[in-house]
Amino acid sequence: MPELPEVETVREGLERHVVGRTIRDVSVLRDYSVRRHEGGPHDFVDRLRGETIEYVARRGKFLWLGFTGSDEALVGHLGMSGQLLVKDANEQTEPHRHLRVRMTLEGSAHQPNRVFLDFVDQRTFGYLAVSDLAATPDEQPGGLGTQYSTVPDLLGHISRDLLDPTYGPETPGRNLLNKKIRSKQAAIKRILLDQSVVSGIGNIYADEALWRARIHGERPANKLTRKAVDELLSHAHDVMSQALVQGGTSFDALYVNVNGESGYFDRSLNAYGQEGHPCGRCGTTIERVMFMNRSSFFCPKCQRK
DNA sequence: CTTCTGCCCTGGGAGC
DNA sequence: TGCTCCCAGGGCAGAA
Repeated sequence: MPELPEVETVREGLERHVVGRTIRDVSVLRDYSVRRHEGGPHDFVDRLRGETIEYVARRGKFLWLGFTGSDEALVGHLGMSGQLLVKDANEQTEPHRHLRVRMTLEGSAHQPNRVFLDFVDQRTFGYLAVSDLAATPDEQPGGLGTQYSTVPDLLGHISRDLLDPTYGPETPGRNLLNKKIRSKQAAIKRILLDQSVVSGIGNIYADEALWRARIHGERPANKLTRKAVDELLSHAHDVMSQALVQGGTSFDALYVNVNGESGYFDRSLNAYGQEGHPCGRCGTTIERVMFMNRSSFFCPKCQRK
């Protein structure tokens, strides 16, 4: 279950291992894994061949590779089981059972060995696609005005995430985000999960942030105070950056494993998955309820409706 | 416009 | 032992 911290770890790893390399060949082993690519699998391959990777970017849980002298990018979303694995092309190893797309990358001046960049995805919720890069205005109430960001069309509607400096503490962006959240009457957890409001928060981190802020996820967003929302966003930021620190070592040896093995999940979760366990603050038994067709975990004493 | 439901997919685990 | 069913998850289409 790669969430924002795991995706950032993957981004950093890719930055180290694939920037400067040129894509020599691409094979799509399962068409469904490129379903979001408009031109189909064949066009997907054609567009990638010969491109040189210049940078690796991330917004929320989306990754993309930018190419030298190109206005297209390779977008990746890991879904819930996706992995991007870099391995030496000279090593004769059995391809992973759930290999969906394999890219062969030429060596660079700095790293002469040829490598495979493998997209492995058991449950196939993830995908790869080539998408046009475009400058899109930031959508905020009252506008961040002239602020534009260059992102692939495919994620033009996805807002910035809390690790983005634009949403840093006590910035205009953070204030506008706070106001936007409090303008909605939907349940606060639903708003946290809405990627067009703020991206990168999934079910786990939503529950953790709400627990830390002592807010019940079903409270209407417009009933919360500015201070409460501010604290909630700070907690969401903190819980994700702490997970990033703990999970940040998994890209060693040209290998990424993002299958929920950041080490963070076992030790540090206070709410998510803790049904029946005592609340770490007050000892009350953590409860589980279904909300938005998903499990929600919370302390009934600390987090009141 | 906002809000909400159902669906995409696979394999591990529970229950029979 | 083998079968069926449920569950996890993010994001999107389409309906209300």
